[in-house]
Amino acid sequence: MFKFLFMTHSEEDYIKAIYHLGVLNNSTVATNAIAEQMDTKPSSVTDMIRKLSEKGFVSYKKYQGVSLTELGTQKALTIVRKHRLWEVFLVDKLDFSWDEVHEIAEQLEHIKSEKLTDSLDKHLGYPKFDPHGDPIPSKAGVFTNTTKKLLNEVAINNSGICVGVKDSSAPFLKFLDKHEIALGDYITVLDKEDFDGSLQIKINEKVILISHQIASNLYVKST
Amino acid sequence: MFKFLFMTHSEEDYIKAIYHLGVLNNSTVATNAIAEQMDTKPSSVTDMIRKLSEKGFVSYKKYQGVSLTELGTQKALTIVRKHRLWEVFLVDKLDFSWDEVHEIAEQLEHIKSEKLTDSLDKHLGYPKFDPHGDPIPSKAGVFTNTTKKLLNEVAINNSGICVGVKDSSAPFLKFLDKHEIALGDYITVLDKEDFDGSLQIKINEKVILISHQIASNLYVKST
DNA sequence: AATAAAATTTAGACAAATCTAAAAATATGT
DNA sequence: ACATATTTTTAGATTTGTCTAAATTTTATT
Repeated sequence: MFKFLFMTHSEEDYIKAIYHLGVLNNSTVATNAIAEQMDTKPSSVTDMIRKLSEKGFVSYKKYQGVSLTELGTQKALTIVRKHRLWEVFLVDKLDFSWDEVHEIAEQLEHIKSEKLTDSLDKHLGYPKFDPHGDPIPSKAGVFTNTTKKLLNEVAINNSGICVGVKDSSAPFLKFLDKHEIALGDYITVLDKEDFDGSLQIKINEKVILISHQIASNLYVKST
Repeated sequence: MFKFLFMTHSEEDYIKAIYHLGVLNNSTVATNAIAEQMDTKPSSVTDMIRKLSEKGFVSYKKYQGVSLTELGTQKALTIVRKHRLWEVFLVDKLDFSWDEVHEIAEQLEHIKSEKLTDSLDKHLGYPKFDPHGDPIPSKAGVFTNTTKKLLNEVAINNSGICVGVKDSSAPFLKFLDKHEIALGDYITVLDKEDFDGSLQIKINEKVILISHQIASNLYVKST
């Protein structure tokens, strides 16, 4: 009843994939969906699902799809937590750009040390969002359930906190830098032009005009 | 000639073990020695050695022991570099104590990203020694060849930089904290007592008396 | 509802990394 | 130097995670 908590690299990858697919559909997850997500074969998925089921991470009935148990969900959240904390570390402390961090975080998320995760969390100032604007689960597995929207979807006179980008290309990130638009900034939409869809926004006590294309690549968290 | 550079977790562990054993003896390394170091069976070692030999990381003749090739040495140095940089990170940035970091660094040393390693190095201020006083190879594989000594072996009127501890128990580390003896401090031995082996030292512009037991657990780098 | 299509599982194989037990080579002691 | 002990390798088995191909179950179509 104890060392069953140990998971291999591969098991963790499956749990994470099932978690992400399950959150989207909010239902049981199909074998083929997992296979596609993980770039592997359905038969391999079946094998692994059986193993995870025996260990109590997923509940599973043949041909009926799979879903995470309480234990599995908890495990998935700690992996997601680690992944996103490492992404913040790479961007905030090591000056990586937002689009370079995913692959490295895929490796770092498997490092096993609760103390390391918690120390990192503290070191980073207990961030609530990763560089892509996705919420970071707390140690207890709780996370802010954002209604993440694109800035162009925000109604006039409404506000949001900048939590991420859709396009993470270098030119776009450079644009944001230049205009001092950063993660965590509080943005209010003041006006929208019918003509070209451009937006007048207030950010950092300044009023600026941004194009529709910019607005449709910036994620904000509704408050 | 290209993707042969990819190494598995396990291959890296073997290369590192062979490196450490080889540096000590400065000769070929015995199969049994590797098995003991890695807590595995000699037959497993033979299997892995053949594989590493085929990939060009070690040179090997049956029954004659093994040694690292140029490529293998280079690979070993990057692993050692990563291990020690992560140890510095854990101690300097995340406030781990010197005795807690090894196990976690064993995991972190396998993270594959040259950019990550180099950014970390920069972030830490290009440290030359890890928290145990062992030298950190540069990106090019060069490292300071210290003549690490215990403080009690330093002659009167000679100096050294504190680079590590032999005993890393909590009480000892606490003692060092309390007396403000830290990594990187410049220490001069002013006098030694014949009677009990205690030392009079100058550290941080202060003169203090420390026991033989303390002095024989502090490593300094001769300059 | 019967049949075709799609999804899923099973059966059997394979590579990686390990083990045990036995065989072969090397080293040691008197 | 010869017998014995030690070290190292080989042979064959095991586990984990994967695959292909075939069989089975579920879903969709007419």
